[in-house]
Amino acid sequence: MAFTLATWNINSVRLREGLVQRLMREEMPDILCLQECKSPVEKIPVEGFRALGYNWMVARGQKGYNGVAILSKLPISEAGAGDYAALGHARHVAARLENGVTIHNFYVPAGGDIPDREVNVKFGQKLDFLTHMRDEFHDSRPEKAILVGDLNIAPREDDVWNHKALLKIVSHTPVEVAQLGETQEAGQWVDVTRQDVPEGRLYSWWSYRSPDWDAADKGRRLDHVWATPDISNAAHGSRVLRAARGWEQPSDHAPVFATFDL
Amino acid sequence: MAFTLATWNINSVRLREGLVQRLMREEMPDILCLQECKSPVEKIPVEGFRALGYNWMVARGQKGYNGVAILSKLPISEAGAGDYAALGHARHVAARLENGVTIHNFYVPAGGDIPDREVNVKFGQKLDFLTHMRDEFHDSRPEKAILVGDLNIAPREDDVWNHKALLKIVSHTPVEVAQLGETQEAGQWVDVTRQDVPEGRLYSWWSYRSPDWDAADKGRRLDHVWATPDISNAAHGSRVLRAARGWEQPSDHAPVFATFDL
DNA sequence: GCTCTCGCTG
DNA sequence: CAGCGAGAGC
Repeated sequence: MAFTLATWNINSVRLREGLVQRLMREEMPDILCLQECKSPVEKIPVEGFRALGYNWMVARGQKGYNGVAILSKLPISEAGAGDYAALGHARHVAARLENGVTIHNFYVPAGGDIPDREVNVKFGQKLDFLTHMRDEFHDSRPEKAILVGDLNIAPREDDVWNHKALLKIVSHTPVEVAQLGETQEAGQWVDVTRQDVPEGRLYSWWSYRSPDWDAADKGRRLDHVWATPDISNAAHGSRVLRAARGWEQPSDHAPVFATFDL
Repeated sequence: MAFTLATWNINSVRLREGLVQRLMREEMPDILCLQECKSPVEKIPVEGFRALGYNWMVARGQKGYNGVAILSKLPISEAGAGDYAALGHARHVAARLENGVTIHNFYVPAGGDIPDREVNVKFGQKLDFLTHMRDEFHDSRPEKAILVGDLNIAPREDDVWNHKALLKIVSHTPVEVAQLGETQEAGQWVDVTRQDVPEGRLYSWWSYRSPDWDAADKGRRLDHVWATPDISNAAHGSRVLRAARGWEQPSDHAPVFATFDL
């Protein structure tokens, strides 16, 4: 059994219903994990997704912020949702496939502008969120699991357009990178994207504020696909659909793909 | 010399730049008077209008509210702008054609919900605005002049879908109708639209709130073309471009046309 | 219902 | 630069 999975910060699923459908039609991932749906669950436009064969959805929603959803052509069942860092935000949901694989879909807080928890509560919440994730993985020792989402951290030097310039920019500070590393270690998560694309610059996000995003290419790899060691070797075909960043009225994130042969 | 003139409450000239261009392309009025541009003058997208032959504009603008503009294929010059009822709003602008005809473009205040100046200041402002207009016309005795705009009053029984039901609704109350009548009399203004279409229901506005506006047809004639007696007999061909109310993402008003043979 | 402003978030 | 919410205005 093989399936392809995509993760995409959609920045409003209602505004970009058409783009989600385009991705479904053109790329046909078996499972599509969305973040920043910015919608209550009942207002997610599932009709059109159903019509394209995505008959299953598990989601957590919120009025104007956050929101995560897992849309699937394969049968999935609810596998819980955590309130990480007790923020009361819709930033995590999990689903289980019939083969027993669990999929975690995360939207880690962005963390504000100043990388100092003393003066910027949001930065503290981001770190706390990651700590909470770490502790949970340490306790539960996940197996046959995939973790995807907008983790809002670009850990490697070649995950950003300019390593030195971004060392003090939230998403690439050493504190965050270390914290993400601990979280990854606690669950023994394998970075599937970098397993497949071990070398070279790779980004999944380009700011709306950069006018010529494609030429300037000031990107960051904020969106990730991880897997537990028992299934990580089944992963292949990782890629970023950079073209989606250039679609009409796009999200500032591009979808990240991986395929699993299980 | 003959020219066709249109008046249209556009409800944001920037959002509906495309619709204005469509009207210009398909109907080619020589002069197009807009209301509710909701834009500072410098942010009105004149480029595209120029490209379609509308090389002249006189306008008064404001940030998010009101705003009036006269776009013209014929040379026009500024002919002043009044601050009626001293509201500090951009609700009037005038232009002069080379043949000496003056065009007044008005956007009369809507007047709020309750038709009682004691409890609703906006209603008082609407009446004051009309009084100010009346007094000015009385003093200046306009000649060779055309007055158009969204006057926010439907004076006749057949200017509304249900006369009795609307007697207590702002835009059709006897107080407003009388006030508009006085204003019209003071300038000896001839209602050119009703000179051409003396009988039958005629509307230029349909609420956004009415879902099936076309079938329900709960309209009102709020937009007017008036002329002074010295040129009113040159007017003909009055019509409402009802179809524009059905265009993609429309204004709630339809353009009103008249042609003058001078 | 649909527009705008403004403040918040990313 | 782009999304949402709230509130005003029509």
